[in-house]
Order: sequence, then C-alpha cells, then structure tokens
Amino acid sequence: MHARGAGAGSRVTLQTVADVVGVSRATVSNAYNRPERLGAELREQILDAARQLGYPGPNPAARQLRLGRSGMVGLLFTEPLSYAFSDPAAVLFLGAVARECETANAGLLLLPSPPNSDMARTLRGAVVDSMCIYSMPEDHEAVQAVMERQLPTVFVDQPRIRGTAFVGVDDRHGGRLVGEHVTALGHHNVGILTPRLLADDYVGPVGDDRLAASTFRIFKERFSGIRDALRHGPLPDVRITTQERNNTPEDGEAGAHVLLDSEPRPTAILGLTDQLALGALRAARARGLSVPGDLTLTGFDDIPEAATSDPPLTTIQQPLVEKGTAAGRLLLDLLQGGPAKEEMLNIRLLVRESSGPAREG
Amino acid sequence: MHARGAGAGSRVTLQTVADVVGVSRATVSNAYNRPERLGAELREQILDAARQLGYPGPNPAARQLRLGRSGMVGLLFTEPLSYAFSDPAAVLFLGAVARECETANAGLLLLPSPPNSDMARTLRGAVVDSMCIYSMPEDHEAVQAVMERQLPTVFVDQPRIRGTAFVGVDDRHGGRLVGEHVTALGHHNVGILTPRLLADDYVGPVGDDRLAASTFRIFKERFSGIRDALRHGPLPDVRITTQERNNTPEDGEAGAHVLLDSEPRPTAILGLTDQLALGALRAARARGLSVPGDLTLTGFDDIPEAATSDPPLTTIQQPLVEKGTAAGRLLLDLLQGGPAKEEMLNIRLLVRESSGPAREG
DNA sequence: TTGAAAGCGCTACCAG
DNA sequence: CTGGTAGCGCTTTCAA
Repeated sequence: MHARGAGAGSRVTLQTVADVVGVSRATVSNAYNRPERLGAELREQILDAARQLGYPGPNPAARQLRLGRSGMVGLLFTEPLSYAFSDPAAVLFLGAVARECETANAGLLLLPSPPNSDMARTLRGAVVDSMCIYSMPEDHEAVQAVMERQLPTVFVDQPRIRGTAFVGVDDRHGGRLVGEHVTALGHHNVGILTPRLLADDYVGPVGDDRLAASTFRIFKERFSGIRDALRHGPLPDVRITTQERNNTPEDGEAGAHVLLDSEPRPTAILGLTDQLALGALRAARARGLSVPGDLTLTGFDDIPEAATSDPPLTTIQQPLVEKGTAAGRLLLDLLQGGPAKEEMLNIRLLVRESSGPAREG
Repeated sequence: MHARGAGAGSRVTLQTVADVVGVSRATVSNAYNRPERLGAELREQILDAARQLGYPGPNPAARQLRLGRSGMVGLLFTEPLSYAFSDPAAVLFLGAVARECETANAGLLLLPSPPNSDMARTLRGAVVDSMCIYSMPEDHEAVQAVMERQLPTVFVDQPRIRGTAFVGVDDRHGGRLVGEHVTALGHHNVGILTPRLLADDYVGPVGDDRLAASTFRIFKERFSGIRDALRHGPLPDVRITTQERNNTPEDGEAGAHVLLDSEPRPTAILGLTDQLALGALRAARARGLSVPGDLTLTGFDDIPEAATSDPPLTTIQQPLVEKGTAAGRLLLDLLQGGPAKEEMLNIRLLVRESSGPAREG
C-alpha cells in the first residue's frame, strides 16, 4: 500500500527498459555508465524509454553490491549531531572535510551517535567506503562499532589509536603555552574552564581522579599542560580552581560566575575552548570586570569569534580548516590504498588583548 | 592487490561465519538483526566467531538491496557544499535537519553539487530513502537528476514545484516589509545589495531583464517585494541603485562601496541577506559613515550575527531553525508514506538600531 | 528455533 | 559495439 512510483504496477528495472527497447540489460547499463561504448543514437533511445517508463536509474544499492564501493565517506561526531553545527570549530572542520569530499565527488554521510538504542545498527548499515571519527571519547561504543567494520578510518583529535590514520595537534603543548603565558604575567590565582572530561552529566570542579579517568584525550591534555606549566613555573603556590561544563558559551558563562565567586577571586580564567572563554567574557562583562584589567581571559582553538570579540581573545591557534582538509585528504587517500599516516598540525599562542599582567593584590 | 581485510585470503561473509559455527546463514543473520529469535548462548557464540574471523558485519549494500531502504536522508545544497558551512543561515538550517534525522536514527548524506562533470552520476548513486533540496536554482541540472530518481523529496526555499513537499517563507512579503519600512523613514534614495540572481559570474547592477530571468526564486521575490514597496509607497520618485554579488560579507562590503560611490549617495542600503548587510556595515564603518545617522542598513534572515552587530541590524526574521526542523520532519514523514505538504513559515520585520529616518537633504 | 531456497537489481567478463 | 551469464551478500518466506 505504500506510495510507490507513479503508475504502471510492478517495479521498473534495467530489465524492463531493456525489454522495451529490445536490447539487453548490459546495454542499458552501459547507456548510463559507459556512454562511450554505445551509439549516441541508441543511447538517446534508451534514455528516452527510461524516462517514459519512469525508470529511476540504476538502483544504487544493487550497483554498490556489485561494485563493492559507494563513493561516500562517513563522519561520526561527538554526541548530538546537531551540536556539530553549533560549534564554530566543528563547523569550520566540517566545511573543510566537505570541500575535500566535493573535489572527489564523494558524498559526506553525517552519522548520528546518540547514546541511545541502536546506533550500532545504524553504523553497521551505513554505506560508506571510509570513515572519519571526529573527536569522540575513547570508550564510546560507536567507535567500537566502526572499528568492527574494518573500514579505512581516520581519527581526528580523539581517540588516538596506534596504527590508525590520525589528524590532530599537540594539545598538551598548547596547554603548556597558555600556562606559561599567564604565569609570566604574574597570575597566581587562576580558574580553568573545561568541557566534559567524561561522558556523564557532571558539573563542577575537577578532581584528580576525574582528570585521570578522562576519556576526552584532548581536554585532558590541555588541562594537564596548563596545570604542569602553572605548577612548575616561576611562581610558587599557584592556586587553581576549576569548573567542568558543556562546551557552550552559556555554560562557560555560568562556570565563570562560579569561578569568580570563589575567594580569593581568580585574576585569570583559562578556557579550554574559545567557546568557554567567550562565555567567561560575558560573565566578566555582567559583573563589570574589565578584561584584561581586572581579569585575564584565554581560550583555545582560535575560532573566528575569538578575533572579533571585545577584547579579542588571547588563545591557542590551531588550524581548524587545515585539520578538516588533512582529514578529508587522508580519507580519500585511504580509499586509494594509501598508508595510515599520522598528521600532527602546528599550533601557536596568539596573544591578543584579553590577557594582561596580574593586578597587584 | 588492494589492501583488503586483514588476513585469511578470501572475503568473509555471513556464510563463512555460518560455516564455522555450523549453522545456516539465516541464523547468523538473525543473530545480528533479530536477537530475540535466538538462544542467547548461540547468539554469543556466533558473534564471537564473527569477531574472530574479522567479519565486518552484514554488508550494508547487500542488506539494502534486499531490504529496499537505507535509513539515510540525502541533502543537496547550492553550488559548493563547503559554502554551506560558511553561511550562518545554512548552518542553522542544517543543524536543525540533522537534529531531526538524529531522532529517527537516520544518517544525513550531504551531496556535492559542483557544476562540473558527473554530479548526476553521484546523485544517481546516492543510497538514500529521501532527499532534501535546499535552496537550489530552478534550472540546476542536479534538481533534474534528483527528480528522476523519484524519491520522496522536500524542497526548501527553491525551487518550488507544484505537488512536491515544500518549506519556505513568503519572501516577497518580506521584501515588501523592508521596502515599506524604509520609505516610511523617508528614504528616497536607496541601494539594494542582492546575491546571485542567475547562475553565472555576473557582478554589477541588476537590470530588469536579469531580474525577470532570475532562477533564484527567493532573491527575485525579495527584490521584487522591495521594489514594489518603494515604487508604490508614499514617496514619489524613489531612486534605486543595485549591486549583485556573491552572498558573503566580503562581497557585501565591496558592493556597498560601489553603491556608496554613486551620486547622489544612497541614504539606505538594503541587503537581501544579512551576510550582505553585515558587509555593508563594514563598508560604512570604513568610510566613517554613522549607522543609522548617515546610512540606514537592513538585512534579511536574522542570522545570529544580526543581533550582535554594532549597531544591531534591522532585518526580516525568518525561522531558520524551524525551517530545518520542518524540512527534517517532512522528510521523515514522506518516508512513512505521508503526504507532500507545503509549509509556509512566518516572517516578520525586526526593527533594530541600524535603520533610522533619512537625513534631510 | 532452525535451515533451504529464492531472489533483490546490477555490472564485469568474455564471446560474438 | 553488443549480449549472455554469473554472481555480489543478504533477508525472508516457508517448511521442518
């Protein structure tokens, strides 16, 4: 009873068209896929007949079964797929991957990874030639499910699995750069704003155990890098307060308020992402705190907004677009049987106006 | 010679696993797809064997050929796919579609539509159950190619084809609202900044013929709406100058400069998108023109940046997210055999600070 | 609860 | 340049 094609009753296939025109299936197939192997005239005749019969063209599933490839690349992204579109860093990355796919005429299949039910089933059913896993926690069952499919896979940011293609940056180094920057400015009372470190709903300060158990490698590293720099820097007794939240400006704002309520009030707040730092900026403004006069703020990622905020954000610049391009290219390379390379991209500290010397206190 | 699965030589299929365990293919299939039809013990045994053999799970293409559906939704977007990720309106839309797909556990396949070569082929090969066409020019060959596949399809913004599912807004009405707003403010010398009206590389003023020939319905309507309001408003002899460009802030800026160079200088510039208007804002700033003191600026879409710009932009608010949600839902509905509805969403004029009375001159 | 058989629609091969 | 043939790997009856 389903609404099927237009009219005539049974399904129309390559065979139907072949019968009508009076040629064989193979010839009709060629008309679509190998135009040069055919008289232009015959080809037109076949295509016309197909049009008239309402033939939707060679069935993609059948074609793939036969061919063994699909021309599609899959992409798996942290938790809610829709979130990918609200995170500027992710958008930049996705755009670059998309551009690469486009040049190869490959489709990009965005896969959902809700913690829920049968995501494993969806993943198993995805018709793709290769996969990109973008910033997933190591222990996510989707990662497992994808690995089992034994597709050429490139991991971006996390997890990082030996022997698999990987694109990322040295996040710990980035953390260290930030830490050194703020200690050099004389801050010995700093707050850290971090996104989720584990796949749960915890909100609050980060204990050592939690950090150690973190399955979000990149944030764990950024965090550790900062902490190392603070602890082993020139300043004795740096006081560190922390808040863990979702990676949104809203959560950054809320977390910053908590941090700013603690006594003594931090003179610097380091966001592990720009999103978080931008939220902290709003919190500072809401309290009438001048940045960097009363409060130093730093981010991580260098999303476009970091440059246009007021004041512009001191941050770690990582090549978001390049990351996507590298991932896309690796994806395409793997399809050609290329090797599983690891690409570590460069980062650097970008000192803008949101950080300054600690006010004497 | 291709790098295939790990080791043993020939490919491992359902049959291989069945043979090893000593059951039939059907049973192994059930182990994956109908766990309840199986002893838990046997099931484990099968899954273990599969793991050991390196069986990647039921081949998706084969499964789809058999099943006749894929659980994937396709999305086709104007020209370069990568552009989709740089246009805030598109990102918002995509995010919402993605969210809907996610709830249904459907994958979202982003299809490239480069004007180039064999896009038609890619389109024919895309394994999807339904398609969303987002803001494509009417005459794009991809639209044709998709139609031929006879998939349940929903069109968003354009083209609008009778009898097909559609989501959009009354763009002409929006244009009219903008036009009325500026004439009410006493502007009789206005510039219009429009995105591409035809799929070519033209840059410059828009002639009547070009407008008439436009295949980008929404911009044509916005433009016409504005023009009608200006011509038939309370002010006699409104002077209109126009510039057509790509839909980016950079192009908006360049276009605005051209407009501002004309004599007499327009007292209002109306962007057919916020992107363009935001670019015009930069141009105004570069020239030391105060907005809205020296120049009134309006946009269209109400992307997030429109609210945070300085000054905030007077614009037509259209429900970008809702649009995506509606499209996503329609897509999913069509899959269930639902009817091809048309959804017209509401828009309204949002008067913010970028528009003001025309300075006497 | 399990197994045997029947295709799903297509394209590559190879012979004409 | 064209056509016949042989599966690609799976799921689903139906019968045991």
